[in-house]
Amino acid sequence: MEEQNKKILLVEDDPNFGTVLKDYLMMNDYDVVHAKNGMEGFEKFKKDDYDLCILDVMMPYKDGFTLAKEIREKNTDVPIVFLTAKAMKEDVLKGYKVGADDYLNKPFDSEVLLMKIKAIMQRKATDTVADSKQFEFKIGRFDLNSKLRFLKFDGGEPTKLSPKENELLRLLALHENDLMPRELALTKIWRDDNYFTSRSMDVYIAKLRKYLKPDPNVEILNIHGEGFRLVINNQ
Amino acid sequence: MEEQNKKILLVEDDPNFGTVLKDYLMMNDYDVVHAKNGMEGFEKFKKDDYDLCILDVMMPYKDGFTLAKEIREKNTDVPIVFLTAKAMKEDVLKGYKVGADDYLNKPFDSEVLLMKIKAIMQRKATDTVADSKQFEFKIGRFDLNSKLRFLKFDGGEPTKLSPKENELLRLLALHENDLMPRELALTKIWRDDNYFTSRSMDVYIAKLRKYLKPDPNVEILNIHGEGFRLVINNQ
DNA sequence: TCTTTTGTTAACGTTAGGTTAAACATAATT
DNA sequence: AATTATGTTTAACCTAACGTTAACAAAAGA
Repeated sequence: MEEQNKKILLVEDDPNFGTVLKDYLMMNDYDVVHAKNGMEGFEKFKKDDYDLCILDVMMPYKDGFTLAKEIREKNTDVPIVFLTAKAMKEDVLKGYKVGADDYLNKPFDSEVLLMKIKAIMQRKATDTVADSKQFEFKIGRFDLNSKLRFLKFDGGEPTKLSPKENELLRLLALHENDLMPRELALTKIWRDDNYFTSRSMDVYIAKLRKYLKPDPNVEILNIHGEGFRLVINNQ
Repeated sequence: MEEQNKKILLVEDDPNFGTVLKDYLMMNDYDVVHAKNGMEGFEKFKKDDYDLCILDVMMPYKDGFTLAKEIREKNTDVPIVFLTAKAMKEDVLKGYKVGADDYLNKPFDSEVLLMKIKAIMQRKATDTVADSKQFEFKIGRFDLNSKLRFLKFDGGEPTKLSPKENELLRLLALHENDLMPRELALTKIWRDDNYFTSRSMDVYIAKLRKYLKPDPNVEILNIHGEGFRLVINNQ
């Protein structure tokens, strides 16, 4: 069995620092793709699958946060680490809000970075890997392609799904016929669990139910106080 | 609604700092158990299940690393965050080696700590794939699915159960054909044992008897002054 | 008999969820 | 830069679900 190197997307506008960091990571057996700005970073992200993104916060045109948000719309799971100029508390908090896994204050120790990367990769490894790789689902007479964010009925014209619609339906599908806890969706998709995000989720459930109406054998049931259940009656 | 707070084990020998931190976390809806040293920390860890451990590194007798190692031997999954005195690189690296998820340099910003905790909890939010064994019961001609909270008769249409109905029937099923003491249900389900909760429980027993009526071989008997007994006559 | 415990039904108050529409935010287009 | 399209959150209103309590009846034990 051939151990595949982990792939890292590094987005850093400082050419010197970026190159040094890239080389250092490659020396430590990571495959690194280096983008010089936010735009390029997003292009490269769309073209490939990465195990980790390291984003500089301060970049011209498109800063690290904006990029992170775009990345999160495409992929809720990939770990993101920010490089912040100094101990800017605001930046750190903002980073976590857009779904960062960690941050590092520049200048930082390269060994510490390596350890952080290792720790993050390990966490991911213990997470349900099988789940994150699954992007296509058969839901009754529907086909959900979660990567392209569309839903087909009877193989006809696909309906486009918004990022949130897509993620929610995907989570439900992953738990097909079983309980999908409210809390899970809220922490995974909304990254926060409060009254308003909860109501927001209910709104999305309503939207999904509309989409799924054409097939009477598919329904989203509520389990009061617990969550939802995507039931597929196959007859 | 019984949204369970996340439980944190905080091991910190400085009594002032420890108390302040504990209060701050509790203000933010975490259940916190505070241990004053490594030994006590390990004792408390063994006695309960925690969602997160926050360990001070510098402690007399047993330092945070040693404690972390012991914790890891018992549990490979629980997230651990270290509090290090300052940016001691050695400490940070050592921390990651014993399986830390993150670290914080003292003094640290409390909001940043909160965000880190949130981020860590969210990662862990990935499905607690509870074994279905514990949640499925055969009760005469009924099937109880305690996770999805429904009761099926002869494999037909499932009847939805409310949380309390479900818990109560599950407790009875766990004690099948045996005494299920009143007090047990009251403390486990109602978390209080007084006249009113007791009457409330009787109301639920009545509801359950109605649900179970279709199978004459299943009944809930009362043992005066003691509790109830779910009897299943298999002929 | 008389007291305590249990059985049962109905009424009530509270919270969670379903749904729609408006407000707000952001990205895309002109 | 201004406008339009798209996505998301917030607000509002309504219904359903749930749990508690009260009230009265029946049974058990003393």
